[in-house]
Amino acid sequence: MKRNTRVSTAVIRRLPRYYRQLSELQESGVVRISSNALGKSMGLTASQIRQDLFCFGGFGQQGYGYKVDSLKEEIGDILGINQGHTIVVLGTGNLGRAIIENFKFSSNGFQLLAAFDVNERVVGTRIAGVPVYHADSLEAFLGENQVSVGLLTVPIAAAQEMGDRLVAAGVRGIWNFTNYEISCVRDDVVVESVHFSDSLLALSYMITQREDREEEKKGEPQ
Amino acid sequence: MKRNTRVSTAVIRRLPRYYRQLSELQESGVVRISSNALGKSMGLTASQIRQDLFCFGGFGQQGYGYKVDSLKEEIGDILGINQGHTIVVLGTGNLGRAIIENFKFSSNGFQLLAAFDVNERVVGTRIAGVPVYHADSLEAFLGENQVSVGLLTVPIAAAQEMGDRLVAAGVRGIWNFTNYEISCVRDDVVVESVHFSDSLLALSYMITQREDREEEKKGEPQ
DNA sequence: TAGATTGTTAATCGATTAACAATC
DNA sequence: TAGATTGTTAATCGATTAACAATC
Repeated sequence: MKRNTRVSTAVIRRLPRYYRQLSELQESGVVRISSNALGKSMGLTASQIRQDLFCFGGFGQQGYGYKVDSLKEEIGDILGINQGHTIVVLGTGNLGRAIIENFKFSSNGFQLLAAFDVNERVVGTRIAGVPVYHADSLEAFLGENQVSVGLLTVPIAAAQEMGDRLVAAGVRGIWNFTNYEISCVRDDVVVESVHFSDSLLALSYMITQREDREEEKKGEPQ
Repeated sequence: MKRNTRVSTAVIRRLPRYYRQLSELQESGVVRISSNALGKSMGLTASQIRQDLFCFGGFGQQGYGYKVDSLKEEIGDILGINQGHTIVVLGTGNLGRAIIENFKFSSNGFQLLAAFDVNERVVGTRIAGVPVYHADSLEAFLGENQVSVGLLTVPIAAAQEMGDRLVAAGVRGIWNFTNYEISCVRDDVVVESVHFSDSLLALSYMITQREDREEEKKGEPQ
């Protein structure tokens, strides 16, 4: 069954949403769901869901639908949740600290191994149990530990340099929280950015549009 | 010239990136740029850039290209940066605090007015100069102040309820940082979510794929 | 069995790319 | 003027939706 002929980014971006929705359904005790019902709950068409899943093989049962448990597990597998991925955090400022303390790395299949900083006041301490080392020892640490991803929350001025060092030391991916577009020539390394600013500006655009449209409407009658 | 016949989300998502890139170019002292050069620097085609800008009108000059300054300003206007948008933060846990202290709201055209929490230890204090009020006074505050957007960093269990209260009190948008899909029936209110988890899982998928492909390659020769 | 719902192919729609006349 | 580069329309490509036979 397995197809997997170059899955589009659109599909990849929906997979985590499926996973999240299925987790919620599972918690609510739902055992089976049809593509139709799942689509309605997520604002997608049944057709699209079946087409998406078709990229990876047949997980459903004709006349019955999908078993929530097993579909969730299948998608988790596809996402690589059981690959034993590991991660380190670069930068323990406000945001780095917040992520270390709050984000559920393990629910997403990642083990958080360590954090790095240059501030002597935090180096040597632990944040939520995670040891903080000096940035100078990054390469040594990556040499001794298999690390899949480096999370960047360093100041923007240090972003590209730290990204380069991570790549040179062999990580497979960079999770970039700085407002800088990390460039990476190596095509075996993936950069995934979370740009708060882009998100807020898109929201700003959308609310501005709605307001304009309402202004127009107000003007129309009479 | 102005066209603006229903701009696609794909275009909307690229606008902030243009804005960011143009800001960087401006800082580096670049005065003019062609769609070709801009495209190369962003990994887009010249055609796409011209097509995107065509949605809003003609900002360039034939035979010359685009003036970095004025194009940046035009895109800023389109994004609503000069609309005097305002924002409040709900939840001053680690993440809320980190965003209040670090995020440059004003660079994105937003004025951060206040934060809300239920924890008596923070209510009444200020974070980076921003007053923290009790969540009970949310409606009173929104009644007195025109607030465009509510930023949600509350615990997941409180997310939907606080979202509903924001909408009922008249915000135009919700910037959702909880790992919960806020639902909102009102079509004049926009929900924009930043799901860290979705982002990491997409990254997880991509690095897992690359690793698989390399495994295959290793097997091939011989 | 009849009804429901999938897997899968075909049709449609929308977004990206190509092309080129207009013009700075 | 000649060269460059846009604005804009047309062609292509890819993603979504529709359709339906297969089958639980």
